Amino acid sequence: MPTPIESLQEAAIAALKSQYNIEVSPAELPFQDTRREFEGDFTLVVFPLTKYKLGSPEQIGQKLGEGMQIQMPDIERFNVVKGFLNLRLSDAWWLAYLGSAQQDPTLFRNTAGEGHTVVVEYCSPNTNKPLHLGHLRNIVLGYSLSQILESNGYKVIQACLFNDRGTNISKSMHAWLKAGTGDTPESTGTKGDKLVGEYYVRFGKDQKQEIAALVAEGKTEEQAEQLAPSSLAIQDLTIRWENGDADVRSLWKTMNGWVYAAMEQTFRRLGAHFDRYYFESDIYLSGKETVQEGLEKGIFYQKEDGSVWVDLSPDGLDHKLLLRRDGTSVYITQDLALADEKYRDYQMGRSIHVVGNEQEYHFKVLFLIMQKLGKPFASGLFHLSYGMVELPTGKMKTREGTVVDADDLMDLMISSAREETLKLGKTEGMSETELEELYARLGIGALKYYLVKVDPKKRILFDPQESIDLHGHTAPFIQSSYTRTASILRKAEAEGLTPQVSPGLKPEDELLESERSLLRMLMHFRDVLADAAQTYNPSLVANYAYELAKEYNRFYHEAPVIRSAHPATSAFRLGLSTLCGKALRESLRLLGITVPERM
RNA sequence: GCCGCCGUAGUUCAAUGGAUAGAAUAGGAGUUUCCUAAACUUUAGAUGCAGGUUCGAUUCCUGCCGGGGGCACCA
Repeated sequence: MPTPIESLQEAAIAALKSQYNIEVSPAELPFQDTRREFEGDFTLVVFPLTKYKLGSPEQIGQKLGEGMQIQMPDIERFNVVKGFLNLRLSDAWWLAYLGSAQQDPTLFRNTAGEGHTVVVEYCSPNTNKPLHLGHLRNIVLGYSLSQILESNGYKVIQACLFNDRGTNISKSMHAWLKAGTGDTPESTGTKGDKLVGEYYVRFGKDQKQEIAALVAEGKTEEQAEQLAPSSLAIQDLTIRWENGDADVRSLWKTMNGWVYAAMEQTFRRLGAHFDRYYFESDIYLSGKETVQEGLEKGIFYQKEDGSVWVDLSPDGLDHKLLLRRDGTSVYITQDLALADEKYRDYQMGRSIHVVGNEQEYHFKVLFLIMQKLGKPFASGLFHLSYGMVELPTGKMKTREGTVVDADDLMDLMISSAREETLKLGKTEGMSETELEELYARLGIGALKYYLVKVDPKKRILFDPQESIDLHGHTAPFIQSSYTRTASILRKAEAEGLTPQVSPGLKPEDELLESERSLLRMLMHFRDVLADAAQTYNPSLVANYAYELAKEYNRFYHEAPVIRSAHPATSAFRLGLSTLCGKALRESLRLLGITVPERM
């Protein structure tokens, strides 16, 4: 079935053929929505057609409009303003559209991705400290993108890589051993990731003191850093870990276990879930095999000291180290292996890494190397690079204690939702469990929306004051718009009204502008969905949901649904409300946000 | 130094090269015997600077100014 835009383009092509005898492609006929201040539903910008020397834009618009009306009688009337041809479709056409949309099981789905597999890797935390605000943005983006791809027909694997080894985790282990208290999450009543994080911070403080003392003795900053007892201790721990020292491995397993359990809790609260976990400790060694492969293919080269490099200067980049002279791997080495691993597991056509923009260079290098190695998946690699989350006071820094903790922030948002809900007092009759669920929906929803409504490429300035606001451009605004549709449907059902609109049923009144506008927006759902997938941009869905909610509220205030004078109008508005509700719920679902039926 | 990113109302965000640059928030004025006022209506307020391409530039190109980021045998 052709989309309305396609029908219009077809009509325009036929009209141009018969009026001017010229052949144009649909691409030359960019229809867009008519702006509110003009009359019409769809607008064609005529200017590009002036290249055919057919006359002034106004003349072309006029003649084209006339020709299109002949081709498509549903064009009720049209007007030409400067070079813009505004077309208005008949009420009957829009009613028929609503009728068909109600029957359409794929109203909110696309099929472009069918038969293709995509791996989306996101979150990917270190196991030495808890999740923070930056991770939240990452998770919301990754989760949402996964849903969006799935709704476009792709088979999606959500993956999370735990950076679970190396100097960072050694730091926490060392501080824990040094404290000698044998603290556990159970003994201290502290969430596992928080406990490990505390030791990580403690390590930093101790090391800093040691360095200061050494500097006071006359050492340089650099020497002091190397000579500090803490520094030596973590080197030792890391080496013992790599050699499989039973004690170190056992402690490592225990502490990481605390962290996994704790993060799982946080994921659950966020509604995030992964199909597959990867662990750096499992794969870091096999990166060396890929390095070997590159050497054999002559793509990498080895220096006299034994270190391995790749020369990317022909591609405008630098020489990049892949293996240290002592044969140990660097950061990028494990990623070489992980890419192969994912392909072995899923044979994906596309592999997306949701990682902050500070690592753009890293991924540029990684993808280029994959290309040079001739990996079958190389062309499908993509770095979804997003901007950092900053505080009004600047960047978040663990060492300076300015990090906004993920769990704390969720708690704050939920209590803010509770406060606001109680203030409004509209939840009479809800059980304690239902209320808690509602507060979580609203609070977590507001948080997620705050993070996903901004274009991923842009940095986010996190203002705590603004973020807990539940009015305006927020999830609760959209959620409350949904509850309006739900409330109307409940009442309608109680009164025996049905939202089913038979296409032939014509309301007595003319369609309102807000009704046309809503129908047009429903029609665009799939366009937005496709666009969001193609550009890896969930914020498009977020903004769509907001615009739709706003338009629905406008309609709600000016048009009575149940109390409408005419039954036919009531039925139509009920059908429209039902679909708007579904569209709101579905677009929020794509963002990882759920809706309540009452609030 | 080199490489990339970003500069839009007081503030936070929008705008496939298209009409008079949209919202939210903060400020001014209103709306509730009416399906949930977390709402609606209304008012005021912005494209860093200078050029260029174009019928048309917030968008593309060049230079300048301003702000992050990256360029480790760190991860």
